[in-house]
Amino acid sequence: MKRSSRLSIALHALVHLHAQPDKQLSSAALATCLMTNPVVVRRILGELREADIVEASKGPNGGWTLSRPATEITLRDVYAALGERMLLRTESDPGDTTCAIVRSVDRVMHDFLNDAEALLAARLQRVRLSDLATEALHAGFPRLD
Amino acid sequence: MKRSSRLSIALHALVHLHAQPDKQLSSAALATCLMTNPVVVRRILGELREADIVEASKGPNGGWTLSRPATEITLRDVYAALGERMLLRTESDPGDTTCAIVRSVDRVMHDFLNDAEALLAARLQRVRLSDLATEALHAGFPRLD
DNA sequence: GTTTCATGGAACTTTTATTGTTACATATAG
DNA sequence: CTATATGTAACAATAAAAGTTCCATGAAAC
Repeated sequence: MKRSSRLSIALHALVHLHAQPDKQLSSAALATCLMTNPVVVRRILGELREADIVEASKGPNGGWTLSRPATEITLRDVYAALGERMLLRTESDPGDTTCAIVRSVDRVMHDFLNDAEALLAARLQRVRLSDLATEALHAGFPRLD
Repeated sequence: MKRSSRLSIALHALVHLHAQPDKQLSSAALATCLMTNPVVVRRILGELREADIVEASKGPNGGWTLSRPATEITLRDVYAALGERMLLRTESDPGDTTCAIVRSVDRVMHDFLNDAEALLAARLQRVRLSDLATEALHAGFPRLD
């Protein structure tokens, strides 16, 4: 494993798509840039497609494009589309029924995490893909051919 | 793996210690209740010991006790003592220098996560071990012999 | 229509992190 | 001295995530 995560791969790919709105970037091209495998790219972007964030077209010169303007894509959208949790869950063994404390600890932690999750989602919603792209472009990024 | 986590094991153990302040509970006794291994208990409580949350004594009738009142132990203390992250990190391969976008994405995410981490810590600080124990005891928990 | 190049998706392997286990040294009460 | 506890290191097992291979399918170019 390269210590990447699906979210960072997704965001990286989306910035590339936004930077080259006229092109359809193939999974293979993206994979080269993201230093990963084309199938991994397809898996991740496939989930974003179901959330109407990207579109794919087959055949020669086919590939991926954004299906909405980058100003209308928030990090929360991407996060939700991936079905990921940013918070580590701390649940116990479901088969652990010996001790009632377990359930209490789990419940308190569960409530806390739900709260926290909502908090994070609200913050993620404030960041748009276009913001991220501006950041990236400002730092001077190398165009893809 | 049983899908437990160090934090939930730690909290579970601490509630037990709080519930029986007169006893020194051994790693083996706790392990039975937590459905895990004595060495795992020692590893986790060992980290809490370094943060002055628990104390251990050796020899017959030795074991673990809280080193402070449960009202003075917050979940943040426990969380910090374990050196855990509640947030999933989304960093990329450190060797990935091909594309400058990676660094930008990483930086934005890193800033965001630091913010979020502080937010969570503040919330964790508001929950005391005694609160958790009250919850657990209210649900009716089985005493250990 | 056929060729080419792309996605779609299943099945499998590899890698990484975490947890569990064994073994043994050390300390302490009785 | 002995029994019982922690402390720690080294190793094994397990589960999650990512990477890989393979082939079916669809769409564009010729």
